[in-house]
Amino acid sequence: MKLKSPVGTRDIVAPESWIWAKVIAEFSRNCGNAGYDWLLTPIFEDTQVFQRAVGGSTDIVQKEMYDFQDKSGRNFSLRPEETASVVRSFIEHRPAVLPWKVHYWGPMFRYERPQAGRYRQFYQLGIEALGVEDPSIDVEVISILWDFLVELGITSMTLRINSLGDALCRENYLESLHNFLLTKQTSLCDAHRDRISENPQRVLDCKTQQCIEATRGAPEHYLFLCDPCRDHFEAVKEQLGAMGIPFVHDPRLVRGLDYYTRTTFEISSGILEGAQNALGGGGRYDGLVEEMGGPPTPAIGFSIGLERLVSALGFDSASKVTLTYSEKIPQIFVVDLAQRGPANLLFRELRRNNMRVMCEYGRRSAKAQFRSADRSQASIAIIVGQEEADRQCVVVRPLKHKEILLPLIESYGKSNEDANMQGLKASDQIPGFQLQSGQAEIGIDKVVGLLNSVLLPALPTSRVANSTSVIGIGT
RNA sequence: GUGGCCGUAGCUCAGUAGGUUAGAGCGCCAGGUUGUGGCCCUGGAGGUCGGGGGUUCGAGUCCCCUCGGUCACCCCA
Repeated sequence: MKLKSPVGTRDIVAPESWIWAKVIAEFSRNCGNAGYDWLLTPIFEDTQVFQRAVGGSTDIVQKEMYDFQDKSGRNFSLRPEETASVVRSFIEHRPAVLPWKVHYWGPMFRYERPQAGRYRQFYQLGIEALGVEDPSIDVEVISILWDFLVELGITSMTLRINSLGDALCRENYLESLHNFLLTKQTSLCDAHRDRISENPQRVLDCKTQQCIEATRGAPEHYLFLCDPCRDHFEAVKEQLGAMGIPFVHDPRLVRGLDYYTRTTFEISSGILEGAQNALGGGGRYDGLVEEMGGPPTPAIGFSIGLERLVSALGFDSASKVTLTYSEKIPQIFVVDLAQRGPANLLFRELRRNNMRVMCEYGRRSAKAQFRSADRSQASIAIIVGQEEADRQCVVVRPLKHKEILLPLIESYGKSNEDANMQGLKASDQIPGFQLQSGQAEIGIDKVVGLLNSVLLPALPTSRVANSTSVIGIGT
């Protein structure tokens, strides 16, 4: 039997993996700037954590959790989302200073049939802010999400927001909605006809023509909001507007987790192909901390689907801030025509000096090594030949930019420090140096100096990716 | 959990109405040419035709089952 990754999982391989690394680093930097510390929680938790937080009536808990027993017989689950873990962590640590603001990224697990934009192991980036009721935190959280996506260059975005009210006014609304749906029951689609008691709001989210028709006159949630909830929602909308963040109030935005209260929001992008086009979403969960055994604590957060985000970046050739995976492309390729020893030392010396180096292994022909060098897109080849090695020299040869002039060994060796201090560039005339193009032989101890002072600065800092799935030149 | 489409070399695919040792392009490896690499030329390696069963003298090609991929429903990131 062939071994394969499990259904709904996949390997993230280069160059895409480099894009992931960039996105995650950028996200972390953004969050750190806004005071959201990085939090790591276990990838599995006591099953209770999710049952209590996410809610027993949700699909996630009912049929999508990866549950297992460890050898002691305790019941655990792979996390289907992160908020529950963050709240558990908050209660466990009881931070003395509020708000407690954290960000995270990592894999989540849901047992669903995979499709475009949906996996069984998928990755989320997210933030949570606990301990603030003021609407300004809602706006902060939403704006961090919005700005991050804008910064990456995602376009065609729609931000939808809604308010679900608090425990009390929500109940009033649900009762009214439920009564309304009972009168329309026969007109609903098959899937919802018998389910209106479980979670009436879901019917509003249904995309079938039947349900859309039938719910046309449904009671508006907004009209049932109590005064504090309405004031809160109004404040959020006003502040978002003042910040120039475009949004639409979507009364039908119902998110799938039980814990949401008041503000909920979701950002989708028309760039994403397929049915799963939500890039990220979130909302308030003011009652959750208390429900899980902690002190009454208002809270809000969001999560972003990483594979959908990366996918959107790939589709969007108009990305403003583009990414590069030049991390993968070596600057230097060491061609070893000698006996490995000098090449090993040179390779180590270069990587220790923060240069990206590659080489071939085994005694391969010069032709094969140069072919590899070419394929690697390295800019410079450093050739370690036996004769040169005996004289403590190597040959430096630009592969891509042959117009770059190289100092000859004698003149370069004479005033290495001068060259460094002058910050020589290829285009500069370098008084006192004899130059040649093509290639040059220099002392092995001067390679790093030559690369730093002349060659690397003269080269482009990054390259255009040659893959159609990923884009861009670094900024 | 339900449904549609698909499953031949590393990748993209051809494979005639079922018939001798299953092909191409790209990639890979070696050699030639070359400014020690990129172009070109020559040669080479590489496939249990997803797996199992059945029909047949004979199946990659037909039938059944199964596994996997993909898209959609449900739901969500």
